[in-house]
Amino acid sequence: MNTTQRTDQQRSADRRRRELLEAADRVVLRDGPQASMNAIAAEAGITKPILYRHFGDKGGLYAALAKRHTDALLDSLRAALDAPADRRERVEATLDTYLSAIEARPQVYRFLMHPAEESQSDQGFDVGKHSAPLLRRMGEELAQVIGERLDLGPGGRQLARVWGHGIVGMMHAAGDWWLGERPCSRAELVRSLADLLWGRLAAAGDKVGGPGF
Amino acid sequence: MNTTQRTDQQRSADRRRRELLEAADRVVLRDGPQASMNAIAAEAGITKPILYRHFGDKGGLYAALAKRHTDALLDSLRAALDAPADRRERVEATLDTYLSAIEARPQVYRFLMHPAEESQSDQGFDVGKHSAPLLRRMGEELAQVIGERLDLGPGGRQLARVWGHGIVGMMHAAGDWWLGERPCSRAELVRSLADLLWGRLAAAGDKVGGPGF
DNA sequence: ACTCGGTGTTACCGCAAGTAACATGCATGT
DNA sequence: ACATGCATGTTACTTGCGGTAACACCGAGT
Repeated sequence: MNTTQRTDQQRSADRRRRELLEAADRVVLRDGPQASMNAIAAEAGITKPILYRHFGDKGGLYAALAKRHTDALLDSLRAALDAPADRRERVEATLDTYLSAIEARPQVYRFLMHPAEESQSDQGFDVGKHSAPLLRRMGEELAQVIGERLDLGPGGRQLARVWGHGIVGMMHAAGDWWLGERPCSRAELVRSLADLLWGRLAAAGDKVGGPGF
Repeated sequence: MNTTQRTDQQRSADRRRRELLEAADRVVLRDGPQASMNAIAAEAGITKPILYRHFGDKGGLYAALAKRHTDALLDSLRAALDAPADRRERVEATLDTYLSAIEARPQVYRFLMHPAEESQSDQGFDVGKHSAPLLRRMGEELAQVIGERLDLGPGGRQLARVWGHGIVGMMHAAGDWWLGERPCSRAELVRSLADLLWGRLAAAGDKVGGPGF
C-alpha cells in the first residue's frame, strides 16, 4: 500500500532528524553557537549534504534546534506562571525558573539568544526580525498571560504587550550579567528584580545631600 | 628631533584611523553587521592588510567602531539622566532618548547589540563576556546613577546594579520589539515602560471572573 | 531484471578572514 | 648625494566554512 510505505519512510526520516538534532545539540553544547556544519555532521557520524537535505541550510538547522529548547523552556515558564500562588510568588517563580535554566546550560542559552545571525537578505530597516526569537516568544507569551488576567482598562492589551517584552528583556539582561559576574545568589537576584517590578525604584527616597533622583 | 617626528606620525596614523572608521561606519550602515573587510577596505579606498595593521582583526575594528557609537549614545543618555526635573520625567526622558537613537539608525543599533560575535577562543562556560558590551556599559552607568542618588538601605549598591542592568534590558528588548512592529507611538511606549517601573503591574487588579494573577 | 526514491559519499565552488612577501615614498644620519 | 629605516601600500596566497553537484548504493514494487 502506498500510504503505509509513506508513513514508514516519514517515521524513519523523523527519527533520523531527531538523531541529527541531538548530535547538533551535543556539538553546540561543546563548541558554542559557532559550531560548524562539518563538526555537527561528524558528531552525527555522517557528512554535510545529509544535514542540508534535512534542514535546508544552517539557519534551518539552528531554527529546528532552537525550537526544541525554546519549547522546553517555555513549558517550564508556563508552569511557573500558572502555579497556584499569589502574584508576587508566581513572578518570582517564573524569574527563578528562567535563571535556573540559563545557569544549568549557559552554552545552550547563549545559542538561543544569539543564533549566529546569517540572513543578509533582509536588508532595509526592519531590525528586530533577526533578533533572538526566544526573547520574542517569551515576550508574547508573558504578554498574553498579563493581558488575559489583569484588568488594565482601555488599551490594556497593548500595555500588556509592552510589559511582556519589557519584563522578558529585564530578566534576560539581568540574567546575562549575573551569569557573567555572579555578584549574588540566584534568590537575591530574583528578589531584587521582583522588587523592581513592584515599584521600589519609584518609591525609594533620595539620598540625603544628593542632587535627588 | 625624534619626539616631534613620532608625534607627527602618530597624528597622521590617528587621522587615518578615523577615516577608516568613518568608511567602516558607512559600510556597516549600508550592509549591516555582516559587512566584509573587503567591502570596508574598498569603501575607504584601500585594501585589507591596512585594516588589519590598524585594528588587528575584525573584532578589533568592530570594537573600535562600537566604542564610538557607544560613547556617543551614553553621552546622550547621561544628559537625559542628569536633566533638572523630577524622577519620573527623567526616567521618561532617558527612555525616549534611547528609543530615538535606535529609531534614527537601526542598522547601527543592530550592529552594536550583535557585533557578529567571533571569539571562539573563549570556550568554557563564561557566557556573558561576548554579549553586547553596549548593554553592559549602559547597565553599569545606570547602576551608578541609581546607587549614587537613591537611598536603598544596606545592600543598596548591589540592588542598584541589578536594577541598572534590568532596566537597560527592559528598554532594549521593548525597543527591539517596538522597532520591528511599531504597535504604538514612541511616547506611548515610553509611558508604558515608565508605568511598569512605577509598579503598575503589581498594583493592577485581577480581571473579574479570571483565575487571578 | 529494472526502475525509483531515499540515503550516503567525494569532490568541488565561492567567499571571507587573515597573512606573507614584496614595492614605494619620505624623513633622517653620514 | 647616498644608504638606512620605517610607515604605507600592494598582490597573491592559505585556510576554513557554507553550500552544491555529481555520482554510488540499497531495498521495494512491477
